[in-house]
Amino acid sequence: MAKVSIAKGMRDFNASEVFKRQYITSAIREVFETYGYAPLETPSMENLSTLTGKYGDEGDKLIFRVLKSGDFLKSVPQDASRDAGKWSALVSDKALRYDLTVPFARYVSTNLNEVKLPFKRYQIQPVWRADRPQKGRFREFMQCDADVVGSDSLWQEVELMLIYADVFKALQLPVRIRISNRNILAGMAEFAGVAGSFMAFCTILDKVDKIGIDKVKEQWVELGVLPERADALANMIQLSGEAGLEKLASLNAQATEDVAFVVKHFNENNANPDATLLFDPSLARGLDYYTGCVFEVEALDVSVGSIGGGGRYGDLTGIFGVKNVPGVGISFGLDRIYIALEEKKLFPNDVAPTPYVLGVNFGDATSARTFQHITALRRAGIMAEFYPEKAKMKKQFDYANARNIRFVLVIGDSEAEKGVASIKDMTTGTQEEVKLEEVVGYLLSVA
RNA sequence: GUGGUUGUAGCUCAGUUGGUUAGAGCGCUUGAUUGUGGUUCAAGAGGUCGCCGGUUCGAACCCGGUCUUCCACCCCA
Repeated sequence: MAKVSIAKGMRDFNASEVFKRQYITSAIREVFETYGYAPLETPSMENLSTLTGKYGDEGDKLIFRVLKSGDFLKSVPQDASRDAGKWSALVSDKALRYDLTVPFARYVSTNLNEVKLPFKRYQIQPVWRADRPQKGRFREFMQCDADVVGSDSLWQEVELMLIYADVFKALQLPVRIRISNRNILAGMAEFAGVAGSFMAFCTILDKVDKIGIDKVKEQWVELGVLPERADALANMIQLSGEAGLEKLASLNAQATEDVAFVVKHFNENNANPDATLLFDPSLARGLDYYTGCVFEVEALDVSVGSIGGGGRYGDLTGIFGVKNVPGVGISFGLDRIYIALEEKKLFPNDVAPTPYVLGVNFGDATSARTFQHITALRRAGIMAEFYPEKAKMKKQFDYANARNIRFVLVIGDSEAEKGVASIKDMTTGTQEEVKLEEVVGYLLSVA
């Protein structure tokens, strides 16, 4: 056993895994581009100060900080206390990106003169979190984001929901999208008498699926929710759909109308019967910066957690000194979609391209001639490979079989004398003799 | 960050209350078939039992530490 190992929570991807991942990202990229989003790439590292304070206290702890180079302890006093949080800013000034939204906000803030608003960008890059790994949770994982800034229009929300539906239609993965609005939750917190502890109120609410409504009520009361209103709140969060929106309109009429608008126009345009968009007031979402609609996507019948999420942030660039640039965005979690497709066996068989023809190598006398035919096949767009060593026929056929290569091209002395090539179809076991000058045409015709 | 779990051949896993040369299936190599794969048969290669230390006459097995995996919290994609 080797002494080296891979870093915790990090992964290698072999050929088959890469092809499957590309299958997913291609589907996402294609839909993003069809909807008019343009690509953006940002660096792996940002200034630490760009990232801290954007994801809440918990989020800050999960940011991978990068040590300063050189004598990074220089600025820490000899008798410093061992409080890492206190000194980390002195030894670290940059960090790996934690998501794609904040780097995007940084980009918009620093390039405001160059971007034309509304600005629609997509970004498919890895992000890093110093989390403890589990199934579907990695320290390095790929996010696929589409965001638009500079528009308050709810049509953007409608469009993003349709992107979800279209992507999961392409991948044939049945999903449920849940939608809510932060202001509905704010209304609930106000009704509960804990408007001052809004975030904590949401965090508790978010756990309803896991711990049940009774525990949620208990924790709410501990937080300071008026006990006589806990039951009413419990009833509220169990409402859903159109009827739920009507009943909750008193909390925040604008917010419920907004959600209704998005659902209505989504349904008018949606072409994927296996993607449903449903209002669910129990949807909270953890991130601090959402201000309007929030969404979350789950794959049906797969226990992998959410495979996507997003929401509207009224003023993300505000923290970078650029006011009044509202935005809304969604994210796809590539790694979790991968797990879902794998579990449901939804990857097509042909995601990994395999060579179509293998040229048998008989040694110097005939290999040059066979190689020329392989070259001709490649120029004609046929994936072909030449067995590099002079090896036994058995071994070469075995290789073709193991690699799922369909045709084996044999040009030995007996073929050469007749001016033909033997072409064997490995799927049927049949073999035909084809004139040398017709090899390319023959293989094109059966492709 | 808290609590637990896992690690034995390339892969999936056995391995008795600690006992001498650590096993199976699949895969791999070679041959039966010196110009033909998938089936069959035969033979063969391959392991410091995650790593470090301790207990013991003796450790894959017991104890401690460490790394990794997975799980529950926390949080999230």
